[in-house]
Amino acid sequence: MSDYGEPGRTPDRLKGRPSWLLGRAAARSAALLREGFAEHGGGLRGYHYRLLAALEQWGPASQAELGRDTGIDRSDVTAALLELESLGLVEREVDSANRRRKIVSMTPSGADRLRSLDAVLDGIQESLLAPLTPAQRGQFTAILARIADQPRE
Amino acid sequence: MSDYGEPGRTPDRLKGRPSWLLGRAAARSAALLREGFAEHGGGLRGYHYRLLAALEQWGPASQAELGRDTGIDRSDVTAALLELESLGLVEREVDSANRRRKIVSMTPSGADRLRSLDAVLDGIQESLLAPLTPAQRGQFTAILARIADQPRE
DNA sequence: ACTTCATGTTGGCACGGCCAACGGTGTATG
DNA sequence: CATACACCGTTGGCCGTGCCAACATGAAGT
Repeated sequence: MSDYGEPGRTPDRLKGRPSWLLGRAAARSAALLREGFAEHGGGLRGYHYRLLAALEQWGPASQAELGRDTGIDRSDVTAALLELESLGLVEREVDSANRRRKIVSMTPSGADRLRSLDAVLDGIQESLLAPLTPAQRGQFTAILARIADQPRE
Repeated sequence: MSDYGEPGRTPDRLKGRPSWLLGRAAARSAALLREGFAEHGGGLRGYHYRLLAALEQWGPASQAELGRDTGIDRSDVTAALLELESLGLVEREVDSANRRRKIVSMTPSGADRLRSLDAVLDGIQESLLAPLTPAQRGQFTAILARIADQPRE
């Protein structure tokens, strides 16, 4: 989807299916995040935000812990942390009491950046939920949570 | 997200945000689709289903039309159609009255396949909406539609 | 001691979403 | 008519997210 101008119609087979709508809505959300982070996020991505959020909330943690809390694969955690580290937003040191671990902690500069990303995120929620009444927003979030938290059967 | 066992907790910053929940829910949906299509879909992907759906509904069309109707980029349409063609699910021929176009039509075999993919898709909706009451399903779909159809400001 | 497991890292793949550029073709304008 | 413009299919590339396999290291359990 891009390039050519008008969106065109949508096949009925897709139009009514929740999975299709879900995908489209998520695509919109992802696009907003991409644009927002590109403009006001210093080139960071969703992965970075997730990691900083976990660090802010629970303090220093090992990479494996971070992965579990953010739903990011260990390998991807490594890559994203390297980037955060090179930006001075995060520091890593081997756990002296468990030398296979690396304890990651957020720098003050990282905390600042997190707060500015928060603002971007909040703006995205607004754009996303714009067409909804406050009551609908509540319903929507609640229902979404039930679907998202479903056990992976 | 994989490998390591337990999911772990989720930062509050993410937990409540619609954009986060939307992404997670969509990820679940995508995973179900991937698994379902891998098992009962003959190795086809979402793109293929979208294209077949458009062809079934409106009959033969040019690739650009298909792209507009399915929300797939021209280049990706080309690739997906090549695959569908090599599977005998679709045929292409240059429009004699407009030689820059290629008119794509679905073969009977393609129609059969579409119907079998429909079944997979229906199963996915069920898994996805399982935790919801019928009333909630309606609300959810309606709200989702409003969000998904929002104009790209 | 030996096995088993967790950790971080590397390197790879899939999928959806995009964009740029090109050659070929049609249409509209000068 | 010639020229510019817009469209079409194709190629080739990039990104972000979600995964998986394999490996070396270190720790824990037997």
